[in-house]
Amino acid sequence: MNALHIPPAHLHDTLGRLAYFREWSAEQLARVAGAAQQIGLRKNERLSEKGTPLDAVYVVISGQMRVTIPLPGGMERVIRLAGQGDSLGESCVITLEPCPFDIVAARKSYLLRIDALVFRNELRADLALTERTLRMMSSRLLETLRDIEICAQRTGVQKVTCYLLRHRPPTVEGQHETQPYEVHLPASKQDIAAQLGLSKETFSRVLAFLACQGVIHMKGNHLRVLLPLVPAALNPVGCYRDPEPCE
Amino acid sequence: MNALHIPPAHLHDTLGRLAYFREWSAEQLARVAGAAQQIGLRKNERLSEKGTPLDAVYVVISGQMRVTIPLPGGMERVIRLAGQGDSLGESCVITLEPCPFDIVAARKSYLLRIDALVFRNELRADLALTERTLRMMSSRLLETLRDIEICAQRTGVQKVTCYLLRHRPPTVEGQHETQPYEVHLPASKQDIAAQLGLSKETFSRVLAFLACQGVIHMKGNHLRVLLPLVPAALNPVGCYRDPEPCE
DNA sequence: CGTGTCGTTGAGCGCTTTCAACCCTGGTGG
DNA sequence: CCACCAGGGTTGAAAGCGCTCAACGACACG
Repeated sequence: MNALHIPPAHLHDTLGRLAYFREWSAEQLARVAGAAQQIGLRKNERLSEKGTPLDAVYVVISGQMRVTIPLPGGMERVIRLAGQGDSLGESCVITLEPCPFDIVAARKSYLLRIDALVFRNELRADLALTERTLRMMSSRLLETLRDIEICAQRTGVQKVTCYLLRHRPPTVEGQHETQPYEVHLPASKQDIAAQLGLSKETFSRVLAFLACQGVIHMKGNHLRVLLPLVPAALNPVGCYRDPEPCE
Repeated sequence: MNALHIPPAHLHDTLGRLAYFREWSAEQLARVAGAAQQIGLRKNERLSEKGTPLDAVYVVISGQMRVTIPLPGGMERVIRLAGQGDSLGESCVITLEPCPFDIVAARKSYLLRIDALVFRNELRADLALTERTLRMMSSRLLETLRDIEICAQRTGVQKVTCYLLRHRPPTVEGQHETQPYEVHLPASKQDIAAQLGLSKETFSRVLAFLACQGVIHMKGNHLRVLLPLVPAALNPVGCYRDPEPCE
């Protein structure tokens, strides 16, 4: 867990291109770039463990981080998948509470580590930055609530359709909701399943069932939603256990 | 849904006693007290519906509000129970997104309604207030993640023990974790069950099972945890279906 | 070409849900 | 004072659904 891979001279530019640092002033960016560390993680390498306090905020430069809650039996529930430009750990740094989740690299990743003190100093000095962070935390909270909506669904088919519905592109004016659309799964099916609160087997079966029904078309991690998804209509009582041999 | 019940002269004092307004200055309090409305809700009366934007922040003066996500089949999942001094709706007001949940009175309740514009003005004018709100949203996010931890547990027994563990008072120095403690259920068992993602029947059965095992003692909504809860050890394979006749 | 990971498919078990009836309490009105 | 009713909570029986374990297939990588 280390290795600088961006020369300090380029770091400032690299940060400037990350979504997280939009709206940051040049001086703020320079201060952070100077004080921050780069961290490299191999796949499945752990950044933080549940129960320990977090003394830094992290921003994903490349790769993907998996935020999970450990469950009895070595299982885990994915609560967030953070990709390029996403940040991690503000909530713990701000409240000073120990973090209630694990953070693990979902694949080889590079992160920027911003020390908690540096982060808090920047916030204290700049109302606009505090406001921006407040908006970010609010929208992360809403995002989390929408995730709960998915997990709260009773059956696997409902969870998956709910998930697919959330990935529908915003409907343009005058365009019907019956429009097909593409969804690119942002992580391994295993991780997505763990995010929906399903075993990878069940997730696989549900996708197969939906494909079999002609509702979606699947090719690897890329799938296409063909019909309007109506969660209620799809589950007319135990049907996907023995799908027709898939016409 | 209306009725003033506190005379304007006393309103300022009433607000000052609510946890939400700690750290607010006298002037801020006066401005809000002047601009805010009081709202009375009967039990099960709805304040807001999923999908509609929220144009105000609400603070619970008395009673209890239930924040829920509607599920297919008329069911709902409780994501928060807000009591006296708790606030509702900041996240939507701050992000301008439509709220992803319903808000319904769990019992007869009185709320303070702070218009979104007024709220945002106070925030914009005061860095300290923005910081405080940021801390509040961060800690609500962490709280929500801890709720997810509960719901992510596999079995009902695990969910309930996880829930009870979260209500253990902070362990004092030098005090063992084996100490019994009291838990007062903050809402109807029905609502708690819906928060844990269980049917009220299963919740009832799990509590009966734990009582039967001598792990807890239950009297109405007041219960006492007698033994240290070890989620792993409690569920040694299907045992609570046919509890011994309850020695 | 071996190896490991990811994903799929199959079979059986166990838990939760659902529907039902019942108990108990508190509130209401005669 | 009591009958009545509504709501919350408990208990019982049946069934559905996801999980687990296992084996297999596909694919990338060394």
